[in-house]
Amino acid sequence: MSPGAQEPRQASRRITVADLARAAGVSRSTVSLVLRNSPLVKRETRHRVEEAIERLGYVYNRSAANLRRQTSDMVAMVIHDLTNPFFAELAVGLEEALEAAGYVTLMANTGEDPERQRRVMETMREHGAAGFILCPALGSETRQIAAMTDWNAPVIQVMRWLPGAGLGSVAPDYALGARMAVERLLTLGHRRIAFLGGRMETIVTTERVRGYRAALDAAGIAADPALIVPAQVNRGGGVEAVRHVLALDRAPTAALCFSDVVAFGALDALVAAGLRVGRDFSMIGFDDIAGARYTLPPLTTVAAYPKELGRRSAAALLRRIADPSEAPEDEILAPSLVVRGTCGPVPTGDRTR
Amino acid sequence: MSPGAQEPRQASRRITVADLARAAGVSRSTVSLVLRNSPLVKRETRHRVEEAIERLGYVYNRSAANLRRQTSDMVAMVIHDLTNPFFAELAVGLEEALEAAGYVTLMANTGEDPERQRRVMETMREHGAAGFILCPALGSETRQIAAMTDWNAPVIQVMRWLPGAGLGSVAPDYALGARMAVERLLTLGHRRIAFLGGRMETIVTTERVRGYRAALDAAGIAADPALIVPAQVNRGGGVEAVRHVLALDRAPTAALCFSDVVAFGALDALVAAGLRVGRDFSMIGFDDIAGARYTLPPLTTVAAYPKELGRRSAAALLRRIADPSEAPEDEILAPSLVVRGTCGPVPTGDRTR
DNA sequence: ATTGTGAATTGGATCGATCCAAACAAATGT
DNA sequence: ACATTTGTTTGGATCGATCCAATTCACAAT
Repeated sequence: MSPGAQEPRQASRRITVADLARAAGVSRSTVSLVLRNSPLVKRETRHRVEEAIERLGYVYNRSAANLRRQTSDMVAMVIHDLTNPFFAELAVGLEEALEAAGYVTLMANTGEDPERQRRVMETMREHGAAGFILCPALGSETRQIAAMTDWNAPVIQVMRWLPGAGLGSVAPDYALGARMAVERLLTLGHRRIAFLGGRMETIVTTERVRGYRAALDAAGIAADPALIVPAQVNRGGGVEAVRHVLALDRAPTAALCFSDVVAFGALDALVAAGLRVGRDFSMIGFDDIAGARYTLPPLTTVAAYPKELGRRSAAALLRRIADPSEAPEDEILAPSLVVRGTCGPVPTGDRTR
Repeated sequence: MSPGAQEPRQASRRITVADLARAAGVSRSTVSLVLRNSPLVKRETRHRVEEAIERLGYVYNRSAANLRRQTSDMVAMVIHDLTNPFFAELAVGLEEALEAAGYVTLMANTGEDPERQRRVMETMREHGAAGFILCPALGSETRQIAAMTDWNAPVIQVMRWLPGAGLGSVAPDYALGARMAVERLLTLGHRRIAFLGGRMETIVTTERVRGYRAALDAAGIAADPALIVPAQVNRGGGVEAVRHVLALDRAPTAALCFSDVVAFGALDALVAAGLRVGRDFSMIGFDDIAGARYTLPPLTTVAAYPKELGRRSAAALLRRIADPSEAPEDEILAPSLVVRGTCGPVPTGDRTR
């Protein structure tokens, strides 16, 4: 404390293991052993150290420890749109699992910008992230992503993936989910079934459309290209898509929506058009986000279990962190159809429409 | 490389400044200067070092640098429910601002669990977070939160705050927003106006109700306690609350909803009850989340600008990190009323209802 | 040739915790 | 009494980058 020093709040030097050692009358090594509660230290010594920790208000420095131990307890989560409720739920499940495993989560939202994605991942790498969970932004270059294989930190892709990047991924079986949904509609007698929303440049969309097509094929029905209407993946997209198909010469009697959020908009538009959903028109969503059970009528949808996906990807990443020699795997989760109130048999007299 | 060693992937030792120094034929100090692009190094030397960086595939170690410099470029964001679209947008704005300022974001979702909140904040502190953005979980103890004032890392509360914690906060003027909304409804001739959703144990709810009351008071109308119906803050809560008020002897002709999400549910329930929203019943939401403009009719709502709130809280935190001696401030953002399609004059003959 | 000046570079100590081999202490066996 | 074992504790080196005071270099001025 030099005279004349006038810090408004004394910048009291950080307490370190050395301080604890001095206070407890032991060596730094012993303090370190206590901090990692090693069974080696004598009970009484441990108490003395713990008392000092308490008394001096010591705060452990994980960065310093990680530096020395050549380890890291940080995991990076790079998502392209956290605003999407599906990803928000996924993020929550992910973070929960990571926290339970003793990791802390570095988070970044890329807003679908590959350059920003590159930048934040580089920064996180410099911070020593032990691994990455990545939902790649549209337009990510396969080459750049593939280069991460020798970052010596594993990368797991969620939901979206770059084919041939050789990185490992966790995602629902989109095609199967779509197929299950369409089969349900077929069983109910529907023949003109639309696919609403999505962007054809995303693998998520093309996969869902593939499943949709497969179901129709299997039933011997030729898919009508006019009934596949891509649209923005939000409520507005759903509204638009419904308006579009209702104006067609031969309008569909049912639809599979790209996602629940699209379905919300679609629902609004159908109601606004005077149709009773579940009777005059059947509809199925995709994702089963939290809000899906609360629409009127409650939304029938393909459950993709976002929270579970988050947990699974955390588990997959932790496995690869534990044993980096293991080959990357693609984990595909089976979705399931959650039947609620938006589907019903084809309205009679509507078969021809 | 001892014989018999059989790592599947050579664990190639990390490249350090020392390696770069050797490769470029300069000292570690010079390399360090290049890394922080100091103007001191000669142009030609810099090139030599940069070439080595490129050639060896060097990765900067921020943790080591931060350890030595006694600084940190990580900020902690602790949110109670990221699943709530409002917070998701806030989080995105926040992270964006932090990234732009050169910080990386540590994220944790507490799921409204004070114990988990305490735990993750402690961990983040051990990681050396330079500051905290906290939306406190319900049931957080003021004492424990207030203790963070001498964590020597500033804490800014967002959206919710613990009165008297002395920590500084950023939040919209909830009371003003509610008041503006109710005044609008009053202007349209409504006299029986409900408040739907929210939980009375949160300050956010009590503040909104306060504004609601203030508007009625100012108009000389006694607030009817039966018209204030707390409910869960999700779509289901909105549905329930509407069903409840519609069943009252003297049902309201208009409502202010706790949030847009509640309003979505309320909208569904009103439509299901055969009411034309904007004509038979007027409704205003709160928040103006992304989905609000897409309902049918589009939702009139009080805009709270979640993304902007995120940016502001980032700015406030960075200010306090830069100068910790400054006293904590409470920043209150003025909301604004976004008029869309869910409000209209009282239906004639309905004044008595 | 010598000195002076600013520009450029450097070695060693340091941040805080951990590793490691070695030392010390206590308890047991012969 | 001494050797052996088991249980505790320890000093010094280390992780990777930066700070600091000191040194070296380049070049002009004397």
